[in-house]
Amino acid sequence: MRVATWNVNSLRVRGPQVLDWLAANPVDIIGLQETKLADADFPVADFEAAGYQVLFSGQKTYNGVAVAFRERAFTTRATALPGSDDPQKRVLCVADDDLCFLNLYIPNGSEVGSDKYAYKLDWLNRLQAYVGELRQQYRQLIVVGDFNIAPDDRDVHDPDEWRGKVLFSEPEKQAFRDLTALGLIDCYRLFEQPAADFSWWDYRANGFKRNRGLRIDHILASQALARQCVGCHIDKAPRGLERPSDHAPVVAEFEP
DNA sequence: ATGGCGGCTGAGAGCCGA
Repeated sequence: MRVATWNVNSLRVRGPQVLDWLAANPVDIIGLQETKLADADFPVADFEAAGYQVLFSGQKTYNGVAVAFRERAFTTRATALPGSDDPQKRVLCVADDDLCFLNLYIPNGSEVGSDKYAYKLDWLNRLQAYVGELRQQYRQLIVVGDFNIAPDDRDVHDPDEWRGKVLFSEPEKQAFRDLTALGLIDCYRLFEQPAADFSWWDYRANGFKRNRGLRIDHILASQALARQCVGCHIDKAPRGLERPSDHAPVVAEFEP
């Protein structure tokens, strides 16, 4: 089983790239973020023609998450954190009898100390409780998405430049550690990885060409699944295409 | 140092992202 996560920054713009990528990289499950589409506008037929079923929770203009999958009986279990009436569509939990797949677009936080940063930390706090519940319910749990957190110095092109800033502040990194402390493993770090290997680069100032990036897109797996993980990598190729998303897909492979 | 770019809406310029 191969799974992926990709913040596409508008599925309307990136739809062809996503379908091309899936044709070349036929993963079994992919979580997409920032689709920026109302549900009525989701290109269901395009995914079905490519051999994928799709579940989604979107809104106009902002946010929006989707899960495309093959040969599974996933149904939607949640489109928000429990007890939340948040209009921002950032959560899609799908599951079948064996596996729970939680796709997240965690808030960006804008700037340390801002209202959006407080919203992000509160959101992470509520996520912690929710993932704790899922952990009890599912032996096989995968949590993917745009976390908007670089967990470690290795995940930042210039840690000293970023220290204390949003995406790399201590409370955010602590929230990431708290999630992993629930029994979730960062699949990427199970393996030896290239130095300066990132999943996001700013569009501005030639961020990608200069490799001024961050690793903020993650695939976490419960221990039972992590034991079966045989590889995890970031596919930088789509970031080099014309009109790319600012994020690259991350892929993890599991063997029974 | 501040702004870079790109997508969105709605038909401007401003919001938002990370």
